[in-house]
Amino acid sequence: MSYKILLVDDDPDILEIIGYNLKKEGYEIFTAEDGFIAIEQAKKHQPNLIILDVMMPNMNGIEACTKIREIPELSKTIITFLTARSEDYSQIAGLEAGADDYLTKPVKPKILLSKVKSLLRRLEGEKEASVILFKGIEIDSKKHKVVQDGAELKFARKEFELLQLLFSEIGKVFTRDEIMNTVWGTDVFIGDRTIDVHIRKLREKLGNDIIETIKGVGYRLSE
Amino acid sequence: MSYKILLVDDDPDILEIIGYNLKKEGYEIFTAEDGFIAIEQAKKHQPNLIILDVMMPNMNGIEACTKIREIPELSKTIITFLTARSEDYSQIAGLEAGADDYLTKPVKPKILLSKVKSLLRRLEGEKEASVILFKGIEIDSKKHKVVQDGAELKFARKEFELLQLLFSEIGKVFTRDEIMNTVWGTDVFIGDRTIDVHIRKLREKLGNDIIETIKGVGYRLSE
DNA sequence: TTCTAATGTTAAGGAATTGTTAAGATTCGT
DNA sequence: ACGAATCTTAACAATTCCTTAACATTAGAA
Repeated sequence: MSYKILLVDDDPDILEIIGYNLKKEGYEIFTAEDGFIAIEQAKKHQPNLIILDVMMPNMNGIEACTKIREIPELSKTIITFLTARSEDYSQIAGLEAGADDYLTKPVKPKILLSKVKSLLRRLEGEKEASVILFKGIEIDSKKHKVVQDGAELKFARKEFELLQLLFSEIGKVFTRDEIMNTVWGTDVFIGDRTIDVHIRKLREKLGNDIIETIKGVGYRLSE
Repeated sequence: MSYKILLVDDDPDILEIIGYNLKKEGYEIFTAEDGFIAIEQAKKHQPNLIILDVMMPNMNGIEACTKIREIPELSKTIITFLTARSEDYSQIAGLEAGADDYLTKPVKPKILLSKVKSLLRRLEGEKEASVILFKGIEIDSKKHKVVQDGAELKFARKEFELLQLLFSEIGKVFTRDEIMNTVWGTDVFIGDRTIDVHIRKLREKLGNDIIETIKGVGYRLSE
């Protein structure tokens, strides 16, 4: 899939120069000449990246950025500013408005491209992120984070590993042996009740209708 | 310091007109009448800006531009083309060759001046920023600078590197091993408490609600 | 239904991990 | 080379987590 980029600048020359370079790399380009149009375009096309000039008539880049950041569907959109000078104030204000980065003019094609690529790479990372969603429970292994209905739940290490295992194949029954070998390793011997206790803690936090016991076999997520 | 500008055109009249106007503004002007001379002059004087005619005998402006772009010492030089108005193709080719902007003939002095000024002004502010902002904390890796709520905080090297790592992927859990390998390198062995001590110093400066401990796993920024 | 093996529950002690502090070692700038 | 800043370590404190044991409950076979 090709990434969508929205360019916003009141100078058509800049739109053309940057746009030309980015199109050449295979990006899908949209343009806007002021903040109002930018917001419209952003809503319409949901770009992955917005390159936003700070100084513009009507609505300046910082205001536009603030507005865009309030749009939920665009929460994953990366915004980068274009600043003419190294105006420290505008840089800081821009970052506070929710921008991810900024570029300074003049924009050299190579610098622009490497920057754009690196910013978009950030998105890819998020896409690849090992996040599993099931019954309103979101598990992010990288962040070691579990969110249920918007609230974060805390899990200790073993609990988290057990949870990960169960979520690794939703609905599959994991035997006690499998659980032991995966969570504790083959060289550790623990009593039978230890697994139960951990299962219990998971149920305590997630609710009782998530993990199902298959007596004599093991545990699974109930679909 | 006055800026150096190299004018390249095969028409001596144009060199004189443009040159006169720019000198009047205090710029230091060099001229060349074809691409070969232009490259020589560029190497010799390292101008800040080159205004390059596209249509020239011997070596045209696009070729010259490409050659100039290959010279490392001139990587910060801004190049702008001079094109007759209708040559769309040359504009595109020029951009591909690495030009930053273009002017169209006939060149009106006032337009020329404002363009030149704006191009050079941009040069002043040229720098690349890689800034991360999170919870009111702004990290500028290039400047080795951290600002929290407007106030600058000082971090020693290891502290800063550790902070950078944590901020490089907000929310991700970094294990002790990852931290060791990134901050200390794979061939250095440090005790377990060393990392704790550094984490402690970060917390001391940033507050306790920024860095979270995931016991048995590692540390992360708490979102 | 009754019985039994499997699982659920609870709290507590111990183990493992991390936090804290200060002192000694090292590095850095002048 | 000297003093100051920084880094590392060790000893100890604090905290969290894991495991276990004892007992309760349940599911399913006979």
